[in-house]
Amino acid sequence: MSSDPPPPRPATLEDVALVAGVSRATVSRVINGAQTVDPALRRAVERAIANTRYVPNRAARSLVTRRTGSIALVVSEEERRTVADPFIGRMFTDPYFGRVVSGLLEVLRPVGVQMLLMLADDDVSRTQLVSYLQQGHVDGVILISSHAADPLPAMLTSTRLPAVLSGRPPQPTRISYVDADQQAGARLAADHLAGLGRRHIGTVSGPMDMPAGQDRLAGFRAAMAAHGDHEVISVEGDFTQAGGAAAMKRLLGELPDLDGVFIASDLMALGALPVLHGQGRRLPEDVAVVGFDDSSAALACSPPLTTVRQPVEEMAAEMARLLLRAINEPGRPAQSVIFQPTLVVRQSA
Amino acid sequence: MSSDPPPPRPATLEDVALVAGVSRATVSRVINGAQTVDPALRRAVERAIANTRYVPNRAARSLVTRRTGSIALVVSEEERRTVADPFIGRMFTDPYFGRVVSGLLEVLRPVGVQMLLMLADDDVSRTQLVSYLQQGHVDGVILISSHAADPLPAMLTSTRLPAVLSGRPPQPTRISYVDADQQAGARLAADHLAGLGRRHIGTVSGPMDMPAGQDRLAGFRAAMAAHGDHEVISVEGDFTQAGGAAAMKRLLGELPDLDGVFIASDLMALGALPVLHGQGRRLPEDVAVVGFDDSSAALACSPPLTTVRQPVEEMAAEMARLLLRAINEPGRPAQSVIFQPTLVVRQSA
DNA sequence: TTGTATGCGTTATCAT
DNA sequence: ATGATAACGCATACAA
Repeated sequence: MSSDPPPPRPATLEDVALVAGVSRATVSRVINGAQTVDPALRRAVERAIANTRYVPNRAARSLVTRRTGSIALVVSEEERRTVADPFIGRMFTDPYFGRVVSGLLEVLRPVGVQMLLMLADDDVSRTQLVSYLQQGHVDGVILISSHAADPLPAMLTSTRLPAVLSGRPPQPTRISYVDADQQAGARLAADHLAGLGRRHIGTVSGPMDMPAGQDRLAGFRAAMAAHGDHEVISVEGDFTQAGGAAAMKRLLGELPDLDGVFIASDLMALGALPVLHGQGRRLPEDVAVVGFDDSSAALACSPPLTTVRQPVEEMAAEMARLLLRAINEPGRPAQSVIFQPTLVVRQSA
Repeated sequence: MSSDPPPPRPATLEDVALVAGVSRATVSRVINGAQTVDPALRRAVERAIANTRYVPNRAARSLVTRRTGSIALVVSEEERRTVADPFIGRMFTDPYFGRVVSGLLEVLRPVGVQMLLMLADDDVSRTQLVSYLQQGHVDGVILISSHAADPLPAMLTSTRLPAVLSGRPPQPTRISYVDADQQAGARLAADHLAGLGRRHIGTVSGPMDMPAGQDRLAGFRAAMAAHGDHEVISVEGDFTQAGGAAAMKRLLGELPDLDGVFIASDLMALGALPVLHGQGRRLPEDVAVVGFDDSSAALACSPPLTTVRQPVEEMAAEMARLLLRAINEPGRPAQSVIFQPTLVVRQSA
């Protein structure tokens, strides 16, 4: 019993059928788990499949089923290429992105659904993308959008493709989305700072044209108001590390006796903390700092950052589940789920 | 001249042919850029394509050409899921990963090649992966391996699939790879520290079972030796932030009067610097620190990290080019390219 | 230069 | 329960 050399050509359904002594159709039934197959034959077919190392040809299957067994993870962002930094995909280097991928794969992998990574960063690429998606090359779309006024969610709607958005879209759409309760998260930060007895409080907000930016600021303001007459000065940041540093400088200018600050993203905090240190402020003694996200950036801060945790991986996993469900039940209405953030207390506040 | 409503079914070659008044074959020729088409007919076909919003069906095309127009980016790493951190893909949150994706897409996107993101983190997933790849669902593979003794490169060889590795593989294979000259990079760091007049020098190395770990240490040692009788103590790290912190503690124990240190990755430096600060050492006055990578972590350090730059995006772009070439010229022998690192001087040394 | 005809590997319909 | 057979949309060898 010697193992024969592998065939140069992958085994087909036909080959398996020949070996098993049945028809193509029966082999196909076994592979697709049809219940109407004689147990004896089923075993024979399974043996033949193993012996021939058969694996279905996805292209052929996809041609007839009009399903691909794959979804697209599309990252949408404004083009910001410069001569100094000619490479694309600012989002790809954001810790957030890795957590999303991780959570997505966690549910996609067990069911054998592949993930295409696609980027849309200008009008041309957006148009191409939509046309590509429209032709059914993927069964569904997960969209991570890094900027407001992104036309992509709306464009996606016309596609009739199952889709799930990361974060509440700026304009309401019929597309499902997954988000954390941003306002509740900001309230956690406010309560913590107030509980610490801080009175001169500032905040570095996110971009005011993004829902996450708006909601975190609104939630923080409302909670602070509920705690009484704290003065709250806010300065707008852009969710980047450099932007965080710049915003903190401005904030210190406007509120020199600052003793507590809420920074609406850990990445911005990573940029802001050195500014505080540069002014000789000790953390948390002189100023207590609370971030948002609980990304790896929070641990990169010194001291380690107290922050509002978004369960990004769990959220991404839920996005994948929603998408799979939408794909398998075409009639299903859009459905969104909101996660509750938690406060992770470390040493900065 | 009113635009008619889009058909519920995507246009096929047949539809376009009908509109243009030619045969399927001619439309196919136009789409595939054949030179043997009458200019007038070509224009007619192009108009018809635009009017019908035709886009080729990839599954059908792939079925006959046996090409998919997509490649796989496979991330190979040891499984390290814990209860506390149940999610997969440590690599995905490494800044390195985002830079690779960015560089890859830079060359893949213009030629319309899609990228599948795949993960291999245990024996089962590796076997499944190879069997998947073997069936020609992708035209080629880019492999990023995060650990030594990875059986995947060898497994890939048997696949006969075009493949390109990121970094020199532990065991020599016939597969192309792209790498930076690690030893030369480490020499840059050594020369800089020596030039600064530092004499009590330590280094936090990478894992000694990874080529990058070995080469950086060897290169650093050799260059230091060339500079005379500096004592060089080395401590092994694991290329993670936490590992960098732990290693730095050990290093300080072994070499309390340390005044210069080479940390073999920026991420480790990000963990190590707070340890130094915690001991009251000023950077760069008391101790000069040089990192490796020039990743975003280098800028997250305070002070900003002087580091050896690997042009990761350019390297990834080159990987994509090599892979595309291997796909289009089947006979082509494996080819590797080595990039030269440069020193980026900031404030830590 | 253009059209006709065939086959790629699978699922689905329809007999049996 | 099983087996023929017809699509699925495309590229291509061959004929014209």
